[in-house]
Amino acid sequence: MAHLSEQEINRRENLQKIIDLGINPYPSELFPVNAYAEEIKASFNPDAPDEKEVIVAGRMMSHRVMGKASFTEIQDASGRIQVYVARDLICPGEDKTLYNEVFKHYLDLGDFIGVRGTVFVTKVGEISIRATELVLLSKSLKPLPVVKVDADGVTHDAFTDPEQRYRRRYVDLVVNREIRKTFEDRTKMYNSMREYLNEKGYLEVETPVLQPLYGGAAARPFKTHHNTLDMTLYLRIANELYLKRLIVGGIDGVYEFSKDFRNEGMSRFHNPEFTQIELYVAYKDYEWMMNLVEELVEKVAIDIHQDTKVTVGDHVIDFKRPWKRYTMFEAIEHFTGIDISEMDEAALRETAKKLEIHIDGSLGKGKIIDEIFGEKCEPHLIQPTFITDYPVEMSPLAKKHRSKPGLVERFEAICNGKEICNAFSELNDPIDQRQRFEEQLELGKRGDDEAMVLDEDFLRALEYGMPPTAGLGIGMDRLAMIMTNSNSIQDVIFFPQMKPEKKQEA
RNA sequence: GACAGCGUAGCUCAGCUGGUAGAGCAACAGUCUUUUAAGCCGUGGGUCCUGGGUUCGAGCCCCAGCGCUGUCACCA
Repeated sequence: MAHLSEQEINRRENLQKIIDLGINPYPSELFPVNAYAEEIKASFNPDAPDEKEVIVAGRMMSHRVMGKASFTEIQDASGRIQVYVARDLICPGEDKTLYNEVFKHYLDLGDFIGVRGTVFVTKVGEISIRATELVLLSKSLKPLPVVKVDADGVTHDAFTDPEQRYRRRYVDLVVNREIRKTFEDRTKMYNSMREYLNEKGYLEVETPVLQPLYGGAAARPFKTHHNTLDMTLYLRIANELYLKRLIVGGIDGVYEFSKDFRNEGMSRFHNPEFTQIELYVAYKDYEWMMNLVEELVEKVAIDIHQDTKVTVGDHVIDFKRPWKRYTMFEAIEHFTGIDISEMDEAALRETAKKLEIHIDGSLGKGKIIDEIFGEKCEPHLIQPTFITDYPVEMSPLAKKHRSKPGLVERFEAICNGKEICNAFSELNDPIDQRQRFEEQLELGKRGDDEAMVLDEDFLRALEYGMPPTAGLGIGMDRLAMIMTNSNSIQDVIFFPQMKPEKKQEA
């Protein structure tokens, strides 16, 4: 039996008293809600008060008793509205128990109540409901954090402990109402993208989360075991290789919002499970895909903010097309003054050293270039910028560049110092693809534990033939952070991964 | 993983050079039929993160641990 606080004991006693009065604290039947707080306030005309009858329901969030009359505030999905509860209105007969005992003493903040009443304005000018009927819909046994906002709009006693807010998101949502907007905007982002992609006729699909081989990205996987088949399965780190199989199958435009899982460090930019959208379109190339990304992300910004400009931290980011475009070598030269385009691995290692960038011995040429870029360029790219033409070594699934040897047709969009998408002209030459996988195996042997594994079935699919295809991945959490001005990935995920809660004393 | 900071009532926090805890809100009792951080009056509520140590005495000092936060590292 968990230790109960004084207030929890109190609430349980109140619950018993309610039951003793013959009132069901958790009634089954529906409550015929027909109005919401914000809508009532918005539609009220102070010049022609019509005393309209409404039925509302929600949590009781404040309780001001003044003898035979009281004010209480109900919080519903839309917001809050004040309710005027006068004893003789909710207890028209001789029996005043409902007001004197139940309402005044046995109801607690956080209880769900239902109210029928008429809309009016108080002396002080607050649009309120004059209750004629009040019922308990669900009793709350744990006290919510009490947050109050005074007349000057100053918040008192905010519920601020980040740990508690993430662990008890349900409480956070009740008490810190403004976070709801972040999650609504996140959903708007998904809807906006779906609308755009569906309108183009692309098919939203689902592919396996449990995979016998993990592929499509460079990352360490989560490993699990299937009992009946007695085999190791991995949680997907990307869905690229499956979506390409669908392109092989003749579905010319496919996309999937996928939860991916990477068994790596956690930070304000990394959650072990996160969401990407991946999109593949046949007969297109990466140039075409850049235009799509600009159009898509600009639309998302407009759908959420009614503007291409979005405030993020200290910056105003403008997603208006067209975005700046640099090749990776141009970007490195721009920010360091060094032209690395002709360098071999040894020279690159030397350059990294000169730039004071730590390079692990196991890293190949591509990873070294990526390190230099990540260190010296990426953080400075605030406005949305395309970086194109990556070294072939770091892009084993991308097609070799049509005119620049050693490079692939790949781009990333960088925004607010972070990558928000990654795309290429997809490699569809099965012989080249096999070689690239074999190079990855070599990197793996050198100690790169994120090197890709070889997927024979995927190669078999390519051997049947895949049309030229452009592919794209967008990190939905990262984009959501930007679109909602959130500083941490935990703020755009309802239930971010946490260490297990310390077991409470039984 | 490294470094720094934090952990005191349901919530937000105070607590001096060590003398076994305080405030506001919340709760409880009373009062009040238009209040809004309602008011007035009174009351209760704490394993001061955990475990050791120093000391006559530890919320405070020391050691270890746990948890969280931040920065860095890791991380397409």
